[in-house]
Amino acid sequence: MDLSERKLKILSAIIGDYVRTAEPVGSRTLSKKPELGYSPATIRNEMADLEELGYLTHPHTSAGRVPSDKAYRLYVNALMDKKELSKEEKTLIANRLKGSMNEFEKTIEHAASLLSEITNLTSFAITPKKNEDVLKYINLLPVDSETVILMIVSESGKVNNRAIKMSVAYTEENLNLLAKNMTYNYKGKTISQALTNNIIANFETDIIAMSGLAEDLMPNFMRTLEDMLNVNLYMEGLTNIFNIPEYSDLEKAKGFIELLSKKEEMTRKLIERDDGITISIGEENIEDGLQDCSLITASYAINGKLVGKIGVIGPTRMEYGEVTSIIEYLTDNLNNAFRLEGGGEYDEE
Amino acid sequence: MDLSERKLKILSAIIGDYVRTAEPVGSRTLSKKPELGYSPATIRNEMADLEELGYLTHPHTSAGRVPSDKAYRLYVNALMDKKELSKEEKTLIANRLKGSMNEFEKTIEHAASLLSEITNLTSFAITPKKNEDVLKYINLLPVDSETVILMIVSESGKVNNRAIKMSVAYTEENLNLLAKNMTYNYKGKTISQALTNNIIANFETDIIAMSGLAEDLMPNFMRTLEDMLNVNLYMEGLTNIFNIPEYSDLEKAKGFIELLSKKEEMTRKLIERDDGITISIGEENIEDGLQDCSLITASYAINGKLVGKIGVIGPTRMEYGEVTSIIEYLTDNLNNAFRLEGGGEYDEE
DNA sequence: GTTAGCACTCGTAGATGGTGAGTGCTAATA
DNA sequence: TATTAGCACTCACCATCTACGAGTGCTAAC
Repeated sequence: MDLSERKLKILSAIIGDYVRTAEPVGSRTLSKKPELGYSPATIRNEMADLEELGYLTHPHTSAGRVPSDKAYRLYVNALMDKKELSKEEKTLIANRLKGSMNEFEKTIEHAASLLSEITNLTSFAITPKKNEDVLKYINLLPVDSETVILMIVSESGKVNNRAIKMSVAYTEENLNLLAKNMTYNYKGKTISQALTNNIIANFETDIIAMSGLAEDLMPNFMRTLEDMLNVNLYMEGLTNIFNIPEYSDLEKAKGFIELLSKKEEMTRKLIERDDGITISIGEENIEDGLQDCSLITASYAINGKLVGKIGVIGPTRMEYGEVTSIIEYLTDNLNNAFRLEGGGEYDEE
Repeated sequence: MDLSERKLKILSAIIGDYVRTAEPVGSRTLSKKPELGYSPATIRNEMADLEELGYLTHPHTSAGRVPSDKAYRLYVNALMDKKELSKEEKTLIANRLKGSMNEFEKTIEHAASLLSEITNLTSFAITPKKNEDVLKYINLLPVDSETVILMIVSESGKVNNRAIKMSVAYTEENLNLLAKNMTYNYKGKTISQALTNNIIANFETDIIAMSGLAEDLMPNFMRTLEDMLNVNLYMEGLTNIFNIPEYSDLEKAKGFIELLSKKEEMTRKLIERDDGITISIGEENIEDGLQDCSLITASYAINGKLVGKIGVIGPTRMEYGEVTSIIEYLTDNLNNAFRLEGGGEYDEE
């Protein structure tokens, strides 16, 4: 059921036009294009065929044609050419990212903001889920007679700490011993291993000599590990939605913004997406309210692992080729930056 | 130029009605209220007077009256009675806050979310500006041969750290010495003192023996101090705006959301506001786009100092009495919780 | 001082009709 | 056989109009 060359050309032209104008495109408009030297009638026949095959729809009898999700999918898979970015765009991206490169979270936030600015869409990014991250170093530092700081450093350079109010007395030597002991036990374990494999429970019995200390510490240790697993969501350019004709209806704009404001759901949705560049179009999104939207996401890596995601969300009518190219270039930049030659230089906020 | 008892009663009734319905209120509606046993004509006369005095306006000839900013101001200053919260509301607030009490930032975020939920308005909160916070303890920890963690603990219990890639070799003793030295120099200084008073510059010369080390460290030290000063902004219930008739116009909703999305500006605006409960109505807000809005903010304290702010923003037509009571009760709760008996148990994220 | 009565105002909602972009179908053409 | 011209038809959109009703201001009576 392959489409003829001419049908593909027409479909492509319709998509191109509709993406630009957001108006249903008619046969007359198309026949004026130099690359389509057919009369309106001929084009109408072809369009009728394309509609029968499910690639076009018809808002009402006397309106032009609108591409369906199926058409966009075909376009993305076969027709679209990824646009090479211009020198200016490339240097813009590179320069804008450079400024904030030494703080990981800031860089990601910045990248999302840049992405929404260039594409005029709503962008988002999530930091990596760190359950593959490996513990490297644990320390306990006395602050005053009743406060101790628990510090956990991971292989990826992330540092977490927590000030703990102790209920039992301690000495600096005790703390040191305990910290060494913990480092010995947990070093090389991933965070999720540390949390799930009951090492913690076993550990407590090991050092029965200072179980009071451990009892104060362990719940805090676990909570800090849980914190380290947490994924942060950044979202930028939410109000770009207001410039898109599809959302000039208040109800739709409201729905969109309400949907995107649900941080937990959005985070989950993004985590679940495949790695690499992924495009999901309209009805392919099963979530309520996302049926009119397309998402383009890509994953970025830190030192080849620990994959986070960045992407955009917009109406199905979007510049797939251009946006994809931009995201691709952006993640390339991020990947290079996060290749940890200056490794571990990310700091806590 | 005092208003007569009757005028006040009528004005109060108009405000009450308008706040509920968002519709201009007419003389007939008012005369039906049992507490206002006058004929529509009488009330019309009084309303005409009130309009002349600037308390009411007239969207068009054949519409009812709408309270002006001046009317709301009078209402807030003199007429409004703060509503005592019901037992249910009080326990709701107390319980909902309790859950997250041991992490400072989370608590604030949670409080903002709770506030927007109860008031059906958009809420926000900022964490305290910490320039009054006093440094307590500085430490340098070796992680591996080229990475060192700089850790700064403040009196208020905040812990910040940063992993630093060193360009010169170091020994553990050197680090210890330097850390002790730094603690000795900075302990008791506020963050802003440490940043501004050139202690840092002087300090560098003091320990000329290991100036290479210090050169690597000091820029990071300053950046971390700057981070510590930073104020976080939380915003919740942005989409509540869509349920407010005043913003059923797309342009207005867009303007509102765009305005609130500017984090830096909002933060600045909030920082500048007076402490205690502050109500600013309509035109009293000089910022562009805030002229149709009212803000109610309150400050909360940590251990009596380090004041952050929390509040709501909504149309000038809002339930000033009720919202004020809620905010008051909420900040009371926060103040108690932050009285640092379990002090310093806030952790970094 | 208060109220009833009445003419007047003006926003809102619904009905009407013209316009134009676009279609589908048929018959003529290359 | 594929393409095109011609034509009747459809339908969203816009502007105009009208009726309605809530509310006012003013005047005169109570």
